[in-house]
Amino acid sequence: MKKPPRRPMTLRDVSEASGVSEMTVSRVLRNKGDVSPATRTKVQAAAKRLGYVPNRIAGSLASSHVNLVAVIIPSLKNMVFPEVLSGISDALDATELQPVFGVTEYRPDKEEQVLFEMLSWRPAGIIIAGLEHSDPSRAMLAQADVPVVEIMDTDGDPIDACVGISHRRAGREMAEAIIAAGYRRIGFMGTQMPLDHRARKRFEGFTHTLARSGIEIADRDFYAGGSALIKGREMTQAMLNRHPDLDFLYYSNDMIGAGGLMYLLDRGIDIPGQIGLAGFNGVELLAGLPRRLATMDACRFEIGHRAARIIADRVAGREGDGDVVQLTPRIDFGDTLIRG
Amino acid sequence: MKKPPRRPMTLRDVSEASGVSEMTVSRVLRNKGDVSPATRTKVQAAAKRLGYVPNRIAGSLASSHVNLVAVIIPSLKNMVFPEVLSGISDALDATELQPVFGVTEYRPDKEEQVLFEMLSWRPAGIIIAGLEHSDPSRAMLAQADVPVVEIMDTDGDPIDACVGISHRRAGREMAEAIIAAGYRRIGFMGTQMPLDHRARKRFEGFTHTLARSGIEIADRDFYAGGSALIKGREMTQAMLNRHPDLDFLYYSNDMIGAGGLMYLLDRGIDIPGQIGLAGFNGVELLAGLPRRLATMDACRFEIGHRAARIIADRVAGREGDGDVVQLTPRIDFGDTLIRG
DNA sequence: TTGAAAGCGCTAACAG
DNA sequence: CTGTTAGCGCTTTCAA
Repeated sequence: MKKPPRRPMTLRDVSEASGVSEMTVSRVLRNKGDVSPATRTKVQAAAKRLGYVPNRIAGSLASSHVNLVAVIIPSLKNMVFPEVLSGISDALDATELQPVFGVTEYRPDKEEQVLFEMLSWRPAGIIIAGLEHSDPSRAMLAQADVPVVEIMDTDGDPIDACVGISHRRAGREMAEAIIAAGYRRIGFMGTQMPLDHRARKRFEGFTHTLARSGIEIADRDFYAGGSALIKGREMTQAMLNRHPDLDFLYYSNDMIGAGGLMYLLDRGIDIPGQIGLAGFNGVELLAGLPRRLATMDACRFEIGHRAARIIADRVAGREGDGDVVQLTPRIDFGDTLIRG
Repeated sequence: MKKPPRRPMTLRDVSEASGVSEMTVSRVLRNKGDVSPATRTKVQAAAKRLGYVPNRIAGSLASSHVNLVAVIIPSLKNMVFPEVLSGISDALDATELQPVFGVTEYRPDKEEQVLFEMLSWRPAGIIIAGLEHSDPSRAMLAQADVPVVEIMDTDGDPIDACVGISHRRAGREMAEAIIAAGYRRIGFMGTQMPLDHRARKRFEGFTHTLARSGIEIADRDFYAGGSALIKGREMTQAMLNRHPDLDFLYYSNDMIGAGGLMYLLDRGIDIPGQIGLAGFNGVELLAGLPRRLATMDACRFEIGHRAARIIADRVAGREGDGDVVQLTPRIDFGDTLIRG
């Protein structure tokens, strides 16, 4: 079975097969301009019979229009991002646009590299996670001269458009709720990620707000790698060993929160009577645990959806609903935050 | 603040800014051909100063080389696929290649559409989930004349290369393990997805193997939508109401399995004494539950990694390790399958 | 080591 | 409604 080196098919082949000029074939295939039903049918038949697939590289070069939207996210391992991608993919489904994804692993240098790579395809728009970028990255984004939507976070200065939540405020509101519920000796657990600015902002919002009520975090701990559920268990155990008097544990994500929850339930500790708990993200996945962990939805799907819509609107020449969209997540108290 | 409609920058701008011919600028920027250190430096400085980003659309058209790898998967909502993507992304990081993702929602018509769309960018390779495709899709894949790697599943006839596991065998081995452990009255729960061929194959392998031992599934149930953990609880409860005498429950994924596990623990049922349990996928996420659910790893990351490597090898002219890679997952007995 | 010419496959713009 | 003419911005090829 030998592969005869086929010459890739071009418009010209369809043109010859159908006896219609290349230009008209092109019009039929793009549904553009007026073509008589007869020629249209002839061309479509020929294209289908040959299995012709247009070459968008040539098309985009000629028209200087590209239907790609560059999407740059830190990671695929954190469930958060696939959900954002889902929202983007969903919103773009109604358009001609197609998402292209790049992953930075939370590293600014890799972000630059991925961004450069993507810009070289001259995408019609860019969706990028976070507001913190290196100077070269910011320069590239500004130069690109296409819609740029920074997502997830609204605490900072967007280059162009922005869709997200305020993580500082998320931290603040959780702190307020915890104080209001009467807890005072509070521990914090999170991931060890100096470059996760959003987690950092939540933590800052949280501690600042506690401070204003004269409360200081009693203990904190950070982890890296491994199963979050197990880490949640282990860290919770360790922290309670150090500070048996804690009455509240705030986790920077729902998975470690769930681990902590399971540990406390195993130990027969009264939740939320003796110890209250809260996580972050509103991980739908976890509905179904013995207790519903208090949490705050990060609006992942909607963020993706709105961001994609902004791009689509701009590309279509519409002005969209505005350039900075701050979503306001609300606390889901679940069963672990209000004593009662 | 007005945006002066900037003309996009081209090689010519760098050429003029550096006083070097376009051709030589191109050579420097691609590290191709011999260029004197002096000119090289001059050109690089000019490119950097201007913030020049090459236009790969033009480049690819001229060279007919594209560094894109098309990746087509059914969904982003099922954690399985982001993990595969991670593997792909990771393997391609070492190369010039860049993944482009498309999502089919398990719909053959959408698969065709996404495939057509991607092929129109003339990717250097294609990674696509599953071995079942519509005739038009198969035709496009065959015509494309680039490496095609079908992933996840090895039960069928690959068009070209293939990396995955045998889901039929996975079902069979689980059935054998369950029988060997002495269980006899077995219930099955899964997702309602006529188009998820892999789940179907596992189910078939499972039931056929039981049948050979003279055992028939005592009950089965399928769900769609909603939180898997909750569904697992609910379906388990309902099934045990219908058949209180069941001694084993096989779940088509770990999430509903975990829901079932939690339900049984709540009810104080002896696991695996009275009832044994098993899921599928080896979801790392769940390590940390009160019991380790028996499961079977689907090798998601490795599948992505190997598939990407096959493409990379072929693109580089290397022949790679062979064209059909069948990984062999093993049962992880956890705490819920062997009575003891 | 450098440069000039000739396309890559398609579409915008303009004629007919 | 259909066809012709020029490129799009780069790289291949060949000559200097």
